[in-house]
Amino acid sequence: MVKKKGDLDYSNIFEAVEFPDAYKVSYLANAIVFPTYEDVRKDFGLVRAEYHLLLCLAHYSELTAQDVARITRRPRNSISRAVHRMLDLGFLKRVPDPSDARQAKLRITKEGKIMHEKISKYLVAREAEIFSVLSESERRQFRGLIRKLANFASTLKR
Amino acid sequence: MVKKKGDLDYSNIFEAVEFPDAYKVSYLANAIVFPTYEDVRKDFGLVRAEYHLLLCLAHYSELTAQDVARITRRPRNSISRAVHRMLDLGFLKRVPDPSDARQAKLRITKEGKIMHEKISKYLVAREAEIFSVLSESERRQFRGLIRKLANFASTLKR
DNA sequence: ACAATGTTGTTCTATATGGAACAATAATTA
DNA sequence: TAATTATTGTTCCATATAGAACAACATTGT
Repeated sequence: MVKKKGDLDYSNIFEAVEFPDAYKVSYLANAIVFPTYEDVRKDFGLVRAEYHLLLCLAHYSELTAQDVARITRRPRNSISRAVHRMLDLGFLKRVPDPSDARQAKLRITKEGKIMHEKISKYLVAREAEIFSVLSESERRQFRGLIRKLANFASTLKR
Repeated sequence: MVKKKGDLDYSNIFEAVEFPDAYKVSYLANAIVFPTYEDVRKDFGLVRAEYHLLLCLAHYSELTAQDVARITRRPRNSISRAVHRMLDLGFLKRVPDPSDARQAKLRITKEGKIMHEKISKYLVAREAEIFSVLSESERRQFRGLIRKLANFASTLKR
């Protein structure tokens, strides 16, 4: 297709917008993060909260649903729904907590681990792709800065 | 509330996860970007696509719905829906393009501009809050890096 | 000990959202 | 010129998701 006279440089807005840094974080989220959740859904059949359960329980041996909600900052009801599906799928198991009858401890199963590794591998590749535009030293810089931001975000009220 | 023995450091996962940089971008999106859209919806009554229309048309004097979809990477149908509501609300006006009967040119109205300024002010404050954890020089660094990433993301197929 | 408050996990409901298919129009190719 | 292909905006539909309310249980303060 030929470039028409009216064609726009769609990335001008990156600099024109009144909050350029936050806008670009938002843009990255829209352009990369969300489509990635979508890919995971299509390719592995898990929605966001379900994948989050897998992710959390692959790294913490035992968590309650509430723990996962806090770690990922998702609403409890989303996690609750996801727990049931993941139990059905055999990716999690759940045992009531004798010391607190309200809650139950979740653990990942063998099958869950396998699924997590598959998804993880995909996401690692995707990360590499995205960050390939940065040099090694830029990437180190970015890592330090985003760490600060994420740690700060984790302290915010919800 | 007393810290129980079982309490977890919920930010451990930031470093444990296999794709720490991408994970933190995703976390920021979940912790900040998405709640911000939610705030805009609650406080100003506009959903994401509606706000995006305002944002784009505050910075480009004339765009088609398709342009906005591309700039923001949102699906066309979401933008289409949003256009109708924004027309009803009087924030946009639309004139058919005589040179291409398929499309119509959108413009922001006076009222739209006013609304955009209100939302903008809120978002600028929010940006300042979030990035207050970075020093001036860190913020400059971050700006350069996120710019690279966003520009790269804008070249990706959709 | 008891009342008040907080927490966990759940269901119900409303809504934002994206994919698919479509009609109208334009662009491209034979 | 005719036929094929692409693009725009739209409607329809399915689904992910968040909020609110709730019951069961736990914790706190008096």
